[in-house]
Amino acid sequence: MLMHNPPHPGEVIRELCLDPLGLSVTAAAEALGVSRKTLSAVLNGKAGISPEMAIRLSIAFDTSAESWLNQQSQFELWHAEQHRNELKVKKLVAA
Amino acid sequence: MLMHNPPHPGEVIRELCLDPLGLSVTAAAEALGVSRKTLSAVLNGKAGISPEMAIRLSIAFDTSAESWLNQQSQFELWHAEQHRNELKVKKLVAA
DNA sequence: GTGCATTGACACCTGATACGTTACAGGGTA
DNA sequence: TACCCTGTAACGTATCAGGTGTCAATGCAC
Repeated sequence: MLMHNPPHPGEVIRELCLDPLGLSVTAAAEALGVSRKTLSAVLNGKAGISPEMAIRLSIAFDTSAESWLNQQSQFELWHAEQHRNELKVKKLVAA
Repeated sequence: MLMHNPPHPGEVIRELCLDPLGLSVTAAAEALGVSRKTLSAVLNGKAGISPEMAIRLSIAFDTSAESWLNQQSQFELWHAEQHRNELKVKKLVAA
C-alpha cells in the first residue's frame, strides 16, 4: 500500500506526452479524437482514464494501453483504500 | 491482444471464491457487506468489479485487490479493443 | 492601443454505472 | 405445502465520462 497520494494519471500524460512534443491541449485533443474539454478534464484530474481513452493514447503516442489503465486502476485503488475501514466486511478466509 | 473473449471477472469470483467454500450468493453478499443484487450483478457480468468491491474481496477472501482490479481492467480493455477501428485517432509518434 | 483568433478552464446536460431497497417468478428441497 | 436460493425488475441515489456552450486570458496582426 502506497503511502503518498499518487498524482492523477492526467499529470503523467501531460509530462510524458504533451510536454515532450510541445503539444497544446487543443492539438492533442484533436489528434486523440476527443473534445478539448474531455482531454482537459483528464489532464486536470477531473476525470479518469477510460479504457477507450487508454486505447486512444496508445495509438497516438505508440504506448501501452495497459500501462495507462493500470495507472488509473492503481490511482482509484489508492483512493478506495483510504476508506477501507468504513467497509463492513467479514473475513471468510484466515489472513 | 488476446484472441478469445475473456470471461467476465464475475465468473472467476464464483469459481475461485464462492464454489470452493460452498458459499451461496446470499451468504457471500452478506459477508462482503453489499446487497445480494449487487453481488449477483457482478457474478453475472451485469456490473464490473469496482475498486471498492476489489477491496471487499481482498478482505473477505484474503486475496489481492490489485489482481481483481487488473482482471477488470483487462476485461474492459479487451471489449474496448473490439471497437479500436472506430476511433479516429491520429498517430503523433511513429510506431 | 485595438480587434480578433486561439487557448484552456469552467458550468450545465446526457448517458452509463455502482449501490441500495423492495418486490416478484422460478427451481430445489424438506 | 412451505421454505430458501437465485435471478431479475423497477425506482432512487451518487458518481463519472463525454459532449456543447461560455468565458477569461493570452497572443498576433494591424
